[in-house]
Amino acid sequence: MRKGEATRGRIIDSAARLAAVRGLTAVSLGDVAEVVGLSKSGLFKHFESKDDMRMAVVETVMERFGEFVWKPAETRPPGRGRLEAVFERWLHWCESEWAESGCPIMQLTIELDDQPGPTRDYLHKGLGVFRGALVREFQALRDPPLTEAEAKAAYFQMRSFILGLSEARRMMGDADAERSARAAFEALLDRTARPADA
Amino acid sequence: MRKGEATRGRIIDSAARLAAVRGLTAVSLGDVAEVVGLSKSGLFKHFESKDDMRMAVVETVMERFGEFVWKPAETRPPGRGRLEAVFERWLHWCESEWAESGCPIMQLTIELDDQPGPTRDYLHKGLGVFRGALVREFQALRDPPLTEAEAKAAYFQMRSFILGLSEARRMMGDADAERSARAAFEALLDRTARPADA
DNA sequence: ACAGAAAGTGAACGGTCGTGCTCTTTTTCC
DNA sequence: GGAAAAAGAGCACGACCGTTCACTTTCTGT
Repeated sequence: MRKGEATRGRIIDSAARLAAVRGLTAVSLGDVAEVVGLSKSGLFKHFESKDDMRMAVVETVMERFGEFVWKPAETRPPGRGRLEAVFERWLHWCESEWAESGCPIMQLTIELDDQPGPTRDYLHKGLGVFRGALVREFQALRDPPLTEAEAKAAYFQMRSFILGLSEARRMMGDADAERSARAAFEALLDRTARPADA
Repeated sequence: MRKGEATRGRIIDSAARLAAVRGLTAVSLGDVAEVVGLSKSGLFKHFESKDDMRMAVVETVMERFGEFVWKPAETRPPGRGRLEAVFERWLHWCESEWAESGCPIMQLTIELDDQPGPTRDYLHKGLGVFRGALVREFQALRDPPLTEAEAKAAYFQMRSFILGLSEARRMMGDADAERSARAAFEALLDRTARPADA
């Protein structure tokens, strides 16, 4: 039962990389089979249907996102340093780990946001947990802690800069985008950590 | 030759709405034909191929974006009021005009950003022109005008907030997102218009 | 080492895809 | 109002889609 798991992993990995480029729906079993070096029918020893495979891709991507972006920052003490670490890893996730295709979560979000179903639900839940954790980090950033609404607004901006970076780099080819994103985030931290004013 | 143009318009419109939901690649000619009330082969009297139709969709969407978002603001005098008008129309474009599907340009951008070809080129060009216009608006916002780099950074944030709003509303179901986006944009204008500090 | 399970193949299925073809209906122009 | 052109219908095609099934090969536990 060992070999199977390894193959299953390779299938998911290939499918995820294809999905990050063309979208999950546009990935055919034939394409995946070819990339991974299997026959189409061989895939069905690892997934009971294409929907099943799609779900596995979404789950795996979300899992890896947590490992890659959140986990390394978790070791740091809460506060500005931890938020900066998350942002830095997040940039790295989008710009290096998925350099050829762009962040698959972004692709999946746009693809699934208006298509109800278990995959959308899973994505929604995962993003919600991540957002919740970051909102708490933002709250703890200031001595009289930020209200939840303030922290949510800060997360909104943080997330926006990541999205903006992807478009600027991938579609517009803007080489300065990473600098812009980093600067915008640092300025956000500055004015969020500052105690009194709006 | 009149009837044909009207039908062509209806085809493009239906195709665009379907594409905003599922993505342009995932729209089949059969689907479009059914929605518009034509036979599949009838479509070929208006487009020489599916690629041709895809291109027409992209062109039309970009054209309408200009009419809807930029044109109403153009009548205003340059300055903060015009930028606010653009932002407001942009929100309206995303949240009302394409309420059921989300902004098609966002969908197209994510779908095409790593798929070279004429459609991507067209999208790239259109977005570039729009960005250029807004960058100039930002430059004129302050009395000693902003450097181009500063203005680009400001546009980067403006665009980011629009992207962030879409994800927050459509995927996360965040009802406060529109308020967050507006507040973030106003704060951006405040600190951009202010003369001296970084 | 050998039995049984797991992993993988190849052919075939019904369905849908984009596209060409011929043919009929409708519109447009003088 | 009638001829030419445009708009559209219907059918058939080859290719590919996801899935099934019977079969062979490879691995794994004892």
